[in-house]
Amino acid sequence: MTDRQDPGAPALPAQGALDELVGYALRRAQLRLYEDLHATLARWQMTPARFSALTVIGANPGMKATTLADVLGIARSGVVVLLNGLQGMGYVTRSAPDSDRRTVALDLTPAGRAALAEMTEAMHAHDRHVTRRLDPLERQTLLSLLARVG
Amino acid sequence: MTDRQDPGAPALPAQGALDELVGYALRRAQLRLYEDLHATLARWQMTPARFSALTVIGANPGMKATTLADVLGIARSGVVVLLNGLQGMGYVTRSAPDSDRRTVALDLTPAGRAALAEMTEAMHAHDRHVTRRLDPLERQTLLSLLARVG
DNA sequence: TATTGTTATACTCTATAACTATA
DNA sequence: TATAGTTATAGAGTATAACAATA
Repeated sequence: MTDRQDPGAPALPAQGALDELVGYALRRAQLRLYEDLHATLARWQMTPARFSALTVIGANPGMKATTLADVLGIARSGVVVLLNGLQGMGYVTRSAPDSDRRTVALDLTPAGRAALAEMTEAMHAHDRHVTRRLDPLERQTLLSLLARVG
Repeated sequence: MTDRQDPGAPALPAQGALDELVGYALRRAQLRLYEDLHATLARWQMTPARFSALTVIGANPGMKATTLADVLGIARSGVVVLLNGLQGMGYVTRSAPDSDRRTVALDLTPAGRAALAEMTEAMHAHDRHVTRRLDPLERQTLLSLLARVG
């Protein structure tokens, strides 16, 4: 039973088997989040990737750039771009440890720590907003189910 | 309590407040899916976007390109690229309806229908694979929770 | 020799704007 | 005038490969 479009009533077209796929549901949910996510971080001229990098560095003081690349799941060259931005904003420092002068030790500046604290609070508010139609138990269930996907 | 790295045991670094965010859990789950998704569609030289387009056209015979752009959430110029690929593979036809010769009516070829049927089955197998650690009820719960995010 | 960070480069995806043909 | 499809172009994001410094 294939429905033709009704030109008078532009209803949402059928999406076939897509609606049954978890992968598609994930993508659609993420697309719906994105606008609010960007608006939340725009105040600090941050992108999701920059915020993730800043958070991971904050939680792992002195970490290497290569480790950061592994955690974020991106190439080392991509980390350089992120770090250039974060360092340019005065949020991150790179230093060369005596133990291995090939590496850079990454740390937050006081300004970086302060900004991260503000952003984290804003991100939690953002997260509460986009999950406002879920009660606390449902939200927790969603997190634990997502952790078992893949 | 901030943990320093132990060079001997390269444990997964802490990810700070990221783990509590639904948006981050979504992104990580999607990244884990991607490898299997790409491998599944590679057999037909398809990308996720191409598969989505093919599915939507299959469910809405004769639909316009602009409507497809709206459903997929991309620009019209992006649809042209997708359609060029799908038409070049012999899966989709573009025709100019007499009712409005500015538009193109999109339809699947017999080859397109056959390929879509195979791909849809492979995609369902892929979906079952990536959700193999969820029982049927949990999988359904995940879908309905995702639909309420954003 | 191998690894780290870096640079240069290219590729993918997508958006914006201008163009054409129809309405 | 306004709209549909197309084209050209540019931007963001990310990857690969080559390089210098260090191990």
